[in-house]
Amino acid sequence: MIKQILHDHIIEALDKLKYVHDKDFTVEIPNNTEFGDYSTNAAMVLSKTNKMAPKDMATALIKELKKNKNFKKIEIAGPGFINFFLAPGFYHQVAWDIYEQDLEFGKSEHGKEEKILLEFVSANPTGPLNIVSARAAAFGDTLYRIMKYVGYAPAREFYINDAGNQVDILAESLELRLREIQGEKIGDFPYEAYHGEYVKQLAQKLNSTEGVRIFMMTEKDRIDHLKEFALSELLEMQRSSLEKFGVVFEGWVSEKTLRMEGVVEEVLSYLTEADCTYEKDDAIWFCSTKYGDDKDRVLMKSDGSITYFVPDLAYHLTKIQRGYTQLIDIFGPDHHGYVPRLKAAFKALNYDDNMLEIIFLQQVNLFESGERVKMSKRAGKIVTMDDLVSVVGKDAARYFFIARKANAHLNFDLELALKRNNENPVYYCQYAHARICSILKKAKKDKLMPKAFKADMMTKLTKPEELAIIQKIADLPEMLVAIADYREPHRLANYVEELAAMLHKYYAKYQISNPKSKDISQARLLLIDAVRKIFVISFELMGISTPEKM
RNA sequence: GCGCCAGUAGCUCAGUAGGAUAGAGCAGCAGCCUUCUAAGCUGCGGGUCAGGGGUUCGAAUCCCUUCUGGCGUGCCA
Repeated sequence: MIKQILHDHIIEALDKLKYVHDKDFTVEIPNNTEFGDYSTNAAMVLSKTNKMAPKDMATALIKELKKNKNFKKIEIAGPGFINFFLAPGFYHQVAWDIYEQDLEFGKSEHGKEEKILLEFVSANPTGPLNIVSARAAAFGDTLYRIMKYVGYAPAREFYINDAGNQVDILAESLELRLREIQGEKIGDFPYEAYHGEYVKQLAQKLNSTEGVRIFMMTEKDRIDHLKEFALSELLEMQRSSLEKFGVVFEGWVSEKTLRMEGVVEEVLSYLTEADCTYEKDDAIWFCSTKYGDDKDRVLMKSDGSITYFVPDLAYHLTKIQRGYTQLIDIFGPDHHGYVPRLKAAFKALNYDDNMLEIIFLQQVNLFESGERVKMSKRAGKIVTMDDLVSVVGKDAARYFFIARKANAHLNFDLELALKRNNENPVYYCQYAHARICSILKKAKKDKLMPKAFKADMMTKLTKPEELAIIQKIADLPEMLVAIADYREPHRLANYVEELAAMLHKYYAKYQISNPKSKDISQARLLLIDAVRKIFVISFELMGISTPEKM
């Protein structure tokens, strides 16, 4: 919030001096405290258009800005930076503001209720969710929460691929396991089939309820029945895993349903009308190369069935029809070859392909005792999302997934996630919050807590650490906006870690609650209570709990 | 071959969208609990930001190029 206030002050001064400000300048917290509490590059950025030397412009700006009593000192430095040193009174006022805004602090209308659709996880309903899905879930959900907090109107959706080839294979795998249970010799289990234990368990369940009746159906009915059974079981499994992880979707969109609604034919006809389909080798192709793709793509295979692309495109078009103006897809690392054809289709159908935004999450490697845990979905050797959550807990899992930026590989150290000391950032941060709660509780017992905090109690906060903490918490609103706009939730995890470090250090250096000096204690209690609120807000945005005692 | 992503301290990673002397945690070493939670804190060492060019007041950040690693390059999804 301070950055915004300073930015406003600078704009005011620029207007008063009749300087043009056509370019964006920044207000930053310099990494070296000698350069002030905040600094701006305004004079350097705007000097050219105003035909002035940066230093002259800075000097004039400073003269104007000095009229404001929020500043203790303003300096010109280097090639034209303006460095601000803030008056303690200004910090106190800001801190009081934050305190009063309570758990609403940082909320804004920045997003102007823009409808944004976040599609993530969208795993095949052919097995339990794996850890890449878990990463996607943590990332997408956190982004959703933050976007909503800063005024966007986002929605979370899960696209169910319940109509393709993979589902056929799933049904076949299930049938084989069922025959096996009923005593048939099935020989080698096919390579392509799903080898996971869960298929056997599904077969057991089906066998116990329906047994041999399955094989009295016609083949078509049997396959359909097996598909339906497996899909509903596995979808429920996935839904429940996600819920346990704190992730709830506004929408679950079924490919099968879309197909039944005829959208596939619609899309084919749109593309044909737009004159970008042709027939070759008994298949129907989309000439995506006209719109930037590497090669043309098949829409309808020579056997008359449709490729994955067509209903998926149809699904994306329904998002637009439902009024979303920005479509964010969060994909796994193995899908980037898919994007050009989607974008090409948008262009071919005269939609702005910038509406479609793809975020790629890189792969997750699990490490145990320094060894990489190898996984193979086909062979059924996977560590599932449920496994992970039950071992390390929801909090640690979500934190570890959020704390890395999307397009970097993530090494997940299982032992580290389980550690209960300062090596483990989750505990480090949660402990900072618990520590505050504990101090507040103790203060109440010692009768040091005032009935109600008042703004003028702040004036006792004079230590540099105290002002630095205020500076840090005041930064939350701008940071959340940046996180939403740049789609980078990992920055919230970093922020919380930094704030936790400041709190722990402050605690170690100063006695916060001290019966010998009531005034200072109250000021400090007020400050840490404000910090506590920041932790509550931040953790809630990450979907991580805030224990009051640890 | 082509495309996408990555390469920052011994390890895991940040680096506020071009800013000032590149930061944290871990690991290593040395310290701190009759006092609000030691799940914490303090100090010390550690760098050719993969290499090389360029753009400008200024580059880890932008452009070109080389190298290394991951992934993709199906009428799979």
